[in-house]
Amino acid sequence: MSPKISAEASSARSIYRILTKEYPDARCELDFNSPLELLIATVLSAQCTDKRVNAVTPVLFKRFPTLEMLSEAKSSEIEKIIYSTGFFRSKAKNIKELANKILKDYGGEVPKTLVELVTLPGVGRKTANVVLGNAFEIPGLTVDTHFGRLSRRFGWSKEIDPVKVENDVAKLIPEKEWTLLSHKLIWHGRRICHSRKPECGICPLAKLCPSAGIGLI
DNA sequence: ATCCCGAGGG
DNA sequence: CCCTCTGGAT
Repeated sequence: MSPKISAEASSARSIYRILTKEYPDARCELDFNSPLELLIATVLSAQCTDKRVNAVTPVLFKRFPTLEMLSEAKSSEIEKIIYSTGFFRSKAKNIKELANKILKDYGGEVPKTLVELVTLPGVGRKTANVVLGNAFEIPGLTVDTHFGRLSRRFGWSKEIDPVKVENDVAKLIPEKEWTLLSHKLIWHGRRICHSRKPECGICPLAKLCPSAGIGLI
């Protein structure tokens, strides 16, 4: 019996190979010096460019260098520092309460499991997987808007629910590639496979992509 | 106008 | 499922 792989898995391997060639440097673009810094940077990155997050995090971490200081900080002071990242009231509240919960419930250490990470305020599954993959080297698929859109365009998933997309893609790509695959999909989504007007004409995946020229999924 | 590597609440 | 939270870049 020769081992057979599905058409989707075969496509996924080919696409991953090309993305690796196109984006050899794809990586997390948030600046951080510890798991806690990455966690907070990722919370701040919602609906905000990484560049802007990187402009405020050094100020935030210099003013509040420890979990204790963050948890006792005045929300208004955090808000002023992170203002330009948007959603500043909820993000400030989340950061303060997240610091408090890590102290109370996790012994002052950022937890290393998805189940624990998502108990923190402001931390959803996507943020948790960013931390696991980039601070702890634990493979995770970070299904954001780009990841979901590209997965559907490639025919890897028909789902909208990010958890279902994650499960579909997990079957197609070896676990050890998950973190890098996430970055490469996101880079490609930002550069070429845009939401509104994907540039299929210059896309190196056009020949493999069932949505090429059709666009708009 | 529309998008930026979302999360939480109803 | 929908809505809301938000400023900045283009």
